[in-house]
Amino acid sequence: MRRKLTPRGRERRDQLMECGARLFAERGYHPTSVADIVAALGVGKGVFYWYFASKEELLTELLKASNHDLRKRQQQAIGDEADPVRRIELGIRASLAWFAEHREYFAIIQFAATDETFAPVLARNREITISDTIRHLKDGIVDGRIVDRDPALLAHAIHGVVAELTRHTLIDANLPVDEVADLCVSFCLDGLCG
Amino acid sequence: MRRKLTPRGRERRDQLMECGARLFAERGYHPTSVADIVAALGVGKGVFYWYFASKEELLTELLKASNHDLRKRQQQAIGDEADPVRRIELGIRASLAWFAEHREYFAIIQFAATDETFAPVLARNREITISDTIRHLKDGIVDGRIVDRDPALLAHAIHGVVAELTRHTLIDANLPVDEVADLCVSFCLDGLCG
DNA sequence: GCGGATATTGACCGAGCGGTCAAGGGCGGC
DNA sequence: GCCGCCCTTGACCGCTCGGTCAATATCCGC
Repeated sequence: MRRKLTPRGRERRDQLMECGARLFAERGYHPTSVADIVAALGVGKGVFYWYFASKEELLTELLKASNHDLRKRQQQAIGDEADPVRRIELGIRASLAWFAEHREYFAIIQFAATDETFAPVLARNREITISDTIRHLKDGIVDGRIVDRDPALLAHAIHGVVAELTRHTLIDANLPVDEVADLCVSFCLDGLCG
Repeated sequence: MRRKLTPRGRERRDQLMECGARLFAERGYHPTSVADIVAALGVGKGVFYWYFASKEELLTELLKASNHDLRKRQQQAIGDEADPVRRIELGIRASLAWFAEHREYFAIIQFAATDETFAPVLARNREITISDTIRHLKDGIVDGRIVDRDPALLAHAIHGVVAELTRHTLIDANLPVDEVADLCVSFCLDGLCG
């Protein structure tokens, strides 16, 4: 495993992460071997273990990096918007847009959630995202704009809609992201009968 | 692999499926070896391959059986209810109740969705469930009781809420299923602002 | 152009995997 | 009692995997 990183080294590391993400998404984590990853890059096996202590560490790093990036995107989208309902809407749209641009991460995250080795990292990521949403929900409940129900459950409900519609647009790839986002927002705000 | 099945054989097969389901749910599919499964039952390895052609077949059978059971539960719950909105509600409640009783299957299904070998089976199962929901939604749209939007997307949105709230109640196990179901239904019908 | 840190190679290793199979037990019918 | 089928055993096989390492290349400050 590496100690310091020169620019050249940083680039290699990024290549490995990108390549690993692609293969994990396509074939799954376990069926993808370290040999597959280095072969796809056309380098020796030692390169991998110069930058990562283990295959496990690569996935963990991918999960951390992707969550960091998604969260940054959400925060940028929300900015200093004051209306809590609108903050939720902007967060939803940012999430859908991010996944549309980083399709490979959906499968990776979904797998990680099912493996006891990575579930803790995933659970922590999710906790952070959910607690963001909960804050907005509570503001909305105080304002009387949002129905007075357990904010944690509501946050999970929203998260579920976003996740499933993301998954669906990944498969039915021709769906325009904006339209899906519109429906997602209106479903969460007004429900089926609104 | 077996040819015919005596009562004794059927019992063994059920034991293997139950045991496999438990271990796949706890540790994941790939990390669970066939040796683990037969060891947990205290039998020789050959027993497994007498009843299943491969480890893969066991998981496929688990997915088929669980989906069949869940669907039966939904249909029983809905019965001959005429109101489409109420049919959707009954379906949601049946799903949450079924998963509460078969917690081990959630992780298995979620994993299977990420593995290219099993995704087809999963996709087919999901398609069936979604098309059921779509039928109810269309009825509701014609009646003017449900907002006139793409029924397929709406069905996926509902499915997402159910899935995520299921996942959450599995982790936070003390949540009363009925209350979660109440929130799930009211969220889907009325949204956040209803 | 030398010295040391960074980066790369690929043969090699032990472990564990999914899957096979020759052999034998148990049990029902006759 | 004995035949024949259902069921079980567990040693064994070929293979792939994650991971190691001594040797070597590349690069940069001096």
